Order: sequence, then C-alpha cells, then structure tokens
Amino acid sequence: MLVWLRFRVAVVGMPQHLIRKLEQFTRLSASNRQAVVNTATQKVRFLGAHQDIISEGDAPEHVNLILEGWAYRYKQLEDGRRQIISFFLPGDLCDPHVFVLREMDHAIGTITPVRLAEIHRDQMLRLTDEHPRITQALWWETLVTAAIQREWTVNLGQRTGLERIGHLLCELFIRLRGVGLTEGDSCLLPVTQVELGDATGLSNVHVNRVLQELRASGLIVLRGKRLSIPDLRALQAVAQFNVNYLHLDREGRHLDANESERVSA
Amino acid sequence: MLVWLRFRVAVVGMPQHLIRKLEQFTRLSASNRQAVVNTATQKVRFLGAHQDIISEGDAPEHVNLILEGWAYRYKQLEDGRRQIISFFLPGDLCDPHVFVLREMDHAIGTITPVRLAEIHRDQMLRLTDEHPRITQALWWETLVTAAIQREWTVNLGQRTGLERIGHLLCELFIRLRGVGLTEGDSCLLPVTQVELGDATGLSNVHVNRVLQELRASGLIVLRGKRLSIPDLRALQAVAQFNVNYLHLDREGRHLDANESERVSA
DNA sequence: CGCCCGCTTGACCCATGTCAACGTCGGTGG
DNA sequence: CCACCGACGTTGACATGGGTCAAGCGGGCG
Repeated sequence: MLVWLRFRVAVVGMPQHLIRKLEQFTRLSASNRQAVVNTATQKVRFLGAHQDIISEGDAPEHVNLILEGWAYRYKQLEDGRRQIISFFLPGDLCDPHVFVLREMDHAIGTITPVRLAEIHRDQMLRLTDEHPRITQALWWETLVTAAIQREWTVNLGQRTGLERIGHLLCELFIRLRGVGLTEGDSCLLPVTQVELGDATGLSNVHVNRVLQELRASGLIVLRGKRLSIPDLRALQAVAQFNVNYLHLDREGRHLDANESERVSA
Repeated sequence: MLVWLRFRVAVVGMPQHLIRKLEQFTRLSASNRQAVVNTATQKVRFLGAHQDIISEGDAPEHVNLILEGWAYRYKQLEDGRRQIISFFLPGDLCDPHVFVLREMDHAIGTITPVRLAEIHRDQMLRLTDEHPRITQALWWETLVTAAIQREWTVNLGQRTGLERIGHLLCELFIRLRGVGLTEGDSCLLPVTQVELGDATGLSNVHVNRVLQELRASGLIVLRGKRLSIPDLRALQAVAQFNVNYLHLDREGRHLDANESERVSA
C-alpha cells in the first residue's frame, strides 16, 4: 500500500489512470507497470478545450492515450446535427488498433484541456509483444469499450430521457471511480447540457428539464461542474442500469497466478 | 475467374461469404482461403429461426461464424423493452475475441434458420498465427464492426424515423452486396417490421408508416421478404448515409504485394 | 464593467407512441 | 379440402414525450 502510494506520487503526470484501469481486470507486475509508463511518456501533447485531437478523414498515425482531461468521439451530419458517440476519460485509449484503417470515419475532440500521450504503433506492438498480461488487459479494455458502445445503442433506442441521462451519469461515475477520480459519492462532470444532449439524443432544453427532475427527486446533486450521487443504487434502478456490461469483476484474476513477479517495487 | 467459379461451386456449405468479405479488404492467397475453409468446417451447427445462439450470462466458449441465415445481437430490459444492437449476416463473426470476458452481457438470436461454424479459441489462434494476412483482415472486420456500432449510435440519436429506416436498409444492402447476396438492385430482407422497430427504436406501427412513405416515394420496393432499391444513391441521400464508415476501399491492398503466392489454385 | 456562454423557464407544436380493429396469408389439423 | 389459427401487416383515432422558439438570468472572464 505504502509502496503504491509512493509510486503514485512519483508518477504524477504519468499514466496512472490507465494502470489503475487495467488493474481492474488483472494485477500487473512492477515491470508491466514500468513498461506502460515508459510507453506512455515518450511523446506527450497538450491541447486546449474544444479542439480536435483527430478529425474525420485523417489517417490515424498513432494511438492517443488520455492522461488528463475529458474528450469525446463525435460525428457530424451534413446539416449540422451532431452525435457524441462516446466519452474519453483519463486512462482511456483512442482506438488501439485503428491504423489498420486508412482514414478516420469520425472525429475526436476535447471537452476540457487535455494532456495525452501519443503512442506509435511500433511502441504499441513492442509493449504487447513483451508483456502478455498487458496484452490481455488491453483486450479486456477493447471489449469493454465495445460493450459500452452497445449499451449506448440500447440507451438511445429504448430508454426515456430521464433514463438516458441517469444511465449516462451512472456509467460516467463508475468509470471515473475505476480510475480513481471520484471522491466519495461525487465526481467532476465538466460537460455542458448541450453536450449531454448530443450524447443522449435529446435537446438541451429537455436535458435541463430532466436534470431538474433528477435533482428534485434527490437522485443527483449537480452544482456547477460537480456531480454527487447520494444513492447510486437508486439512480441505477431508475435508469435501468445494469453494471454487468462494464465487466468489472476481475475477469483476468486467474492471470494473477501465472507470473511469479513480485508485485511491490 | 473460372478457377474461382469452380472453387465456389466446390465450397457450397463453406465459408465463402466470410472469404468474400475479407477479400473486400485484401486479396487472400489460396492457402489463406484453404485455412479459412479448414477452420470453419470443423464443427458446424444448425439452428431454427428464433432461437438463441448464445444467451446473456453464458460464458463464451468459441467464436460463432454465420455461414448461412440472419441473426441479431440484442439486449432486453427488465420491463420487456428489447433493443436489437446489430444484425449478423452470412460471413459475419460473433465477437472474435470474446473469450477474454467471463460472461456475455447480451444475447445473440437467430432470425431465420442459421447454419454456423463454431470455432474454438485455439483454432482461431492457430489461424491467425499462421496467416498474418488473415489476421490483418480480421482486424479490419473487427474495426468495421465497431464502426457500424458507432453509426447505429448516430442513427438512433440524431436521425428521424424515415432516415433511420432508410439508413438501415442502405447498410444491410451494401453489406449483403459485399458477400455476394444481392441480385442487381435487390436482396432478401427476412426481417419483420417489429424487428425493424426494435433495431431503430421505433414502434412497429411507425415502422409501417415509414415503409409506406419510402414505397410511395419510389425509394424502395418491398414485397414480402424481398427488398429492391431502384436508386441507391437517392436512398442514401434521403437517409444521410455516408458509406465511409464501412471502409470498403480496399484498405489492405498494400498487403497484396507482400506475399508472392499465386492467387489461383 | 460588460459581454457571452450556459442555464432556466414558458408556450406551443409535432413526430412518434399507444390502442384497437381489421386484413391477409401460409400452415395445419380435422 | 376446408376451416381455423396465429403471425404479420395495415389503418384510424387519439395521446404524449420531447422539440422548437423565445425570452430572461447569472456568473465568470477579458
């Protein structure tokens, strides 16, 4: 514990969120962790809020790892309608294998200022070649990302406005908790109501009304950019939120026994 | 051409749709194709219409390859609402890497009677180990599947009922064309209006009205289970359908030069 | 200090849902 | 061979969730 704490302090500005996320799936050895750190600190980039990280039509050159800040994947129709397709939180990778494709069919933009690591395809290959456990963990993260996308399909297709917003808030909160970015029952939510609308297929006006309703019923406390969920179970119930699609139950813990590396540094 | 034709005749009941699909991305050698055939003919299963291939909560044991027939991925909410998350057409693989996860967070069911190949994880690994070009092509297919899921998010979030149905019909037609299951401007569409509604987040009544409208404007001809699209461009325009997300432009053609195997048998 | 972005609210409207009845066709058992 | 049945498609009347438009408000920042 103390070792981990020292490690954390030492790596401020490093990919601790990614490591923490992957450790929801399996335990990483010190050398696994070191490899992730090495890979993710080679080329770091800073972007302001509301900038494109990569645009539709671009040829993907490398994998982007969000170290700090929020971003989203989005797609814009010709007449201006915009759909937010997913949110990227600290520790999230944008498309680990995207270079197989010739060009991006959508864009990724920042919400807040973002610090990210650009990981070249060769670095990615080296990392996975040398660390099978990381490979497994990255597979898990890829599959969970796909599961989230499927759940959004359900969200948009079947749920009411109230359920959609509630569901999204549950998901974001639980994902943030997984990377250590919650404090008790609260977290930051640096997203405007327009953006919530673009993610849930609702107008900003309706988002506002739904948020009022969630507030009035005591299911959320939302002031400025801070969200609190006093009773997560209750919100989950209202939103028909079933956490299983996030696959958080240490699916890869059988891997813990496969390597005899010591866990502490 | 003649060789290919003979090959096709010989492999009726074999994974010709998958091969054809992968060859939209890259050219496969005869040995590549043979390896796919060997892998996909070890264990073949038949199912009737309206049966689950795999249910929510099941532990995934193998990859399912649809050889013939239609299926869909779906998720059911507790109160009975059902969302169809994607359609599987002949040549489609259900989750090539799903065994990393402990259990399914959704179900896959048949629409028509289905013939499928069960591919064990070890066979899958052997196939990709021995055939890097197939590995690349499977990557492409995985990424396209993810892109389709994202496009469905846009479909449900931003498009009107008419656009949603139009978009879905364009997608299905073009995917079917890619595996050789269209005849001129028409194809089979063995899907009820209720199912179309569950896929697009519309009621069956509204689906019916939208279909009437598409028929009346001459954009589709739909009688029984046969769909014709006299002017695909026109339907695409109405549905705001941009084909780029299907990544059909032979992204992997640079691989054609990497191996000097003869293409004909 | 003032402006602009984001939030809030009210009035009104429309796309789509719901309910209910009826039509049609293919299959099946008597 | 016919009668029935169930699944699917179609249509009309009516209800409603959520959209649109417009105005006002509040607070952070240049």
